[in-house]
Amino acid sequence: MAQRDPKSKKIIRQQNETLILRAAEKVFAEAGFGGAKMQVIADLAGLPKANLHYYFPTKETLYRRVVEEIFHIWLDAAAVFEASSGPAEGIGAYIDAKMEISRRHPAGSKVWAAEVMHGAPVIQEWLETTLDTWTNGRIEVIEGWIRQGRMDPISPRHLLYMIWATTQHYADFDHQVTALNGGRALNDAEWTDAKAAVKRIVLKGIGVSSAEIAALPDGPD
Amino acid sequence: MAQRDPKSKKIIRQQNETLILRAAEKVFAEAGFGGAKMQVIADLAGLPKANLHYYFPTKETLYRRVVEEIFHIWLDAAAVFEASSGPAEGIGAYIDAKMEISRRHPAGSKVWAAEVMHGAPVIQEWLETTLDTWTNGRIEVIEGWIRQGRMDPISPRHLLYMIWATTQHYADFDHQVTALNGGRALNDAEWTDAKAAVKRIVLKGIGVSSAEIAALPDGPD
DNA sequence: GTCTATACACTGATAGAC
DNA sequence: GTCTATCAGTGTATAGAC
Repeated sequence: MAQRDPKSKKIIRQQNETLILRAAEKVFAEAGFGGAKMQVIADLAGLPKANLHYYFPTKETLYRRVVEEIFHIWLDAAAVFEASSGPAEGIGAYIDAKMEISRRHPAGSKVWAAEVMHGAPVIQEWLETTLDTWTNGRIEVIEGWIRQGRMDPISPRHLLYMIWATTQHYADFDHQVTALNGGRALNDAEWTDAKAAVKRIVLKGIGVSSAEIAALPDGPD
Repeated sequence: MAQRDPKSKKIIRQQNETLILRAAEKVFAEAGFGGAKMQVIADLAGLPKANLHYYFPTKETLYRRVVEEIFHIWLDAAAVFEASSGPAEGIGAYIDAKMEISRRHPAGSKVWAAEVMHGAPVIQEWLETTLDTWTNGRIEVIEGWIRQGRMDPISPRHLLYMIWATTQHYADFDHQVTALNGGRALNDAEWTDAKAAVKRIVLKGIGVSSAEIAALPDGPD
């Protein structure tokens, strides 16, 4: 069929790519790269399997695109750290942002985790460049707060690892969290409790005063 | 060949099963269940592929045995919680034990993580029974400490999640930790630093006094 | 741009000699 | 108990009609 609108092909491509990427993210998260089958992704996207190969030449191409998307979501959340005035606000907002990602994009978090666990075949370079640079920058910020006496002299690096690990646990291990919650996924109130508990333990653990912790907003719901 | 020693067959079986299980744990951790190939496990174990099927009928049988072993290691570590006299000692020893598992059995931790991330097809029942019972028991212990005023009234459940997540991060994300450590795996001193940092933040975060934290031993090296 | 039919490679599992 | 050869099933990727 002739296309009257010159943009329609591009629109179709974009829509279908989005459909495929969403389905792929879910299937890669649930089955891993090796366990994921193109047929299952196609079925979930509602497209014939051959169309996947039309938009993404190989399974690996598709996987790389999924991982790239997750990395950008992760970088966006990291931005809240910048605009902060101190440890209570900066680290509190960062924990909120990461918890929110775990809640909204659990599949993406799992794909990232599996990628790292399997030796980071795709993201190795990002780890060594973008993530390393970002981490060292944040370590300097935290060291500044320590020098100013606004928090205890703890290891900024291990603090960051603790925040990453704990916030991502609610996504990567959501099945376990659900099982230990009587088989029900966390509801709104339970998510709020989780965020508050994590923030309280971390902020108090690094020496932020109780008054500053109590003054924090609850974060996005 | 006739066996002079009636036990030799059993010994051979046990030796080969151990060889295969060690190789399988590593390969499952690096590639996931779907990505793991019996041929690769056989090569790593130094045995022909057909022998794997002689000792373990199917790939899934082998996988289940690997997961079972990890679960038992996990349960052993949990025992340190029992013998404790209070939060500083109990939680401190538990963190040390979990960190030590991450250091000694990173592959096992990864297999467990991947299993949970993929919806726990094999361990679903353990999550609902053994782990749920253990968790609720530990929550009661922690609630007792809170009632006695020995720590802050934080959520015991989220505290446990934080400990699990953080300690296992050093195993599951060891590749990322290494990349952010200049490409070198953590050495002895860095592991000691990591343990100390995690214990300090967590124990202070839940309201254990500085004096009690300072009085803790360094844990096993 | 869509979709059916199919080629080609790979892998889990087995048969059967030793 | 060990190992080579092989089968059967599955999965990625492509060819080619529409």
